[in-house]
Parts: sequence; C-alpha cells; structure tokens
Amino acid sequence: MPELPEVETTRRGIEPHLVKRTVTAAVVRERRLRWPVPRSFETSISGQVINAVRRRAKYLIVDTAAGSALLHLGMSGSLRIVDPTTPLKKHDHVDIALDSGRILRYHDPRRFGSMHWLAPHSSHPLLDELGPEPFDPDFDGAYLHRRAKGRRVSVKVFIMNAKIVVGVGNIYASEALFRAGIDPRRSAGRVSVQRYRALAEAIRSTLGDAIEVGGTTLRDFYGGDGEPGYFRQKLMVYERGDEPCRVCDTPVRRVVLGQRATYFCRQCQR
DNA sequence: CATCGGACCTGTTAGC
DNA sequence: TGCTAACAGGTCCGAT
Repeated sequence: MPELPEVETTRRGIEPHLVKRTVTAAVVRERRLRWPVPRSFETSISGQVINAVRRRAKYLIVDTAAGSALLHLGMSGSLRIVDPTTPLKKHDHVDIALDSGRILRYHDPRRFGSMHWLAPHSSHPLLDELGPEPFDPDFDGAYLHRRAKGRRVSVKVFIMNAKIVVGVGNIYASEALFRAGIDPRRSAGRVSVQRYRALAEAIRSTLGDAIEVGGTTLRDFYGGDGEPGYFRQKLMVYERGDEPCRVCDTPVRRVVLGQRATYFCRQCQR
C-alpha cells in the first residue's frame, strides 16, 4: 500500500499527535510481522517522550532520548491516531498509548511491515545501504546515469531498487517513467544521461505532486487523519491497462517486469 | 557484482 | 453459491 508519498502523508498526519507526548504504554498483540517484534520494543518505548517523527525512505523513525522506533508499513500496513473507545479491528497488531489519552494504532493484514528498536544515534542494517532520497540535491540525472552503467535490468526495476534511490514503488515507477517519456522495458544501461535528467525530475515531481494531495488511495490507504489520498485521479497509466492514454488515446499497455505489473503508453514512451 | 525467483501473509475479485 | 486462481501499494535473501 504505501510508497513514499503515503508514508510521508502518514508521517505528517501522526506527527502533531506524537511530538512532545509521553508514551504511557505499548501493547503488541501480534508479534509476527515481517520479523518478530522484539519485546524490547515495548519496554524501551514505554515512558519515553517523543522528540520527533522522521522518515527515511519508506521507514518512519520515532525518536526518543532512549532510542528510536523504526517502523515499516510493508504492503498493507497503516498507522492511525484513535481514541481508546475505538473498537479493535482484525489485524490491529500494535497500540502505542500516549499521555494525551490517544493511541497510535498499527494495522496490517498481510504483516509485511516491521518494528525495530534502535539504540540512541545508532543505525540499522536495514538503513545502511539505502540510496539517496529523491529530494536530495545529489540525486540527479548524472547520478542515475552513472549508477546505471552496464546494467541490463529494465529501467523500471532499476529505479525501484532502494539501493539506487529510495521511495519509488510500483505505482510511481510507472507514473514517473510516463512523465519522462521512457519505455519501462528499456535496459537501465541504455538510457542516455539527458533522459535520466528528465527521469530524476519526473520522479521528484510525481512524488511531490502525490504528497501534496495526500498520496494515492487505491483500495484502503488513509492518512493519519483518516483522509484518503487523491492522487488516484491523476494517475496517467497505473492500473489503466487497455484504457486510452490520456495524452494520445493509444491503449495503455500492461506488462510484467520484475514480477510486478507495469503500465505504459507505447506511443508516448520510447 | 548483477540478476532472478521465491519467500513472507491476508483479502478481494474474477472466472468457472 | 462455492471453489480456485490471480492479484495487490514491499523488499529481503539465497541461488546462479
């Protein structure tokens, strides 16, 4: 469910409810997420004051003086601020209760998400090899071109690799390639530096536009404030197989790359 | 090193 | 109606 814009939307939605609040209790009802949630997670975060809620790639990082919670929403995870009277739903796996009387509640049917506890100022193997953020100044066409040298994978699979650039998931990979006019099947190593400049800009603009409207709600994404994201209305190709291209009317094609559905316009993308 | 397939899960929908 | 198969927003890991 969540790509970078949805994670950032979640961060913005929950941050005002968390910062400067004290965690009064943490309850893990289902420990079997992608990796078992360690007991140290609850014992460490309980009693702590939350100083900041940050995002790195698709991870959320909740900082306290005693360390940080490292959260990933996986494919189907979501975080909502709820009241104690809100009935528990199936797959509500974790509650983090706050001294405001409210609760940060984690819901994740597929359990591909994760929760770790980081000691203060320490990193984590999951974070160590991540590529640049799309909005970093050092992420540009020259960077992509350099990293793509000699690579034979499709440019779509290439930009979805978090070691190259973070935050580009399956929706926005197709959308950014459409904006840049690049055929997603093309080998990464055979894209010119000029076209990588367009692609770097397209990734930024696509993600930025999506963040502005609260992400994309395809099925069940809601931000921390309970609002759906409205980027769905702006999707040019994603999940539009056989429908006419919004630019040239050519039917949008669906292919599979790296075992993921991929959408593009054969006319507009070369 | 780069690439590929499989793995982890449940829920929804399309097709018979 | 019921069953089955395909598919879904992520990404790690091991084999090649």
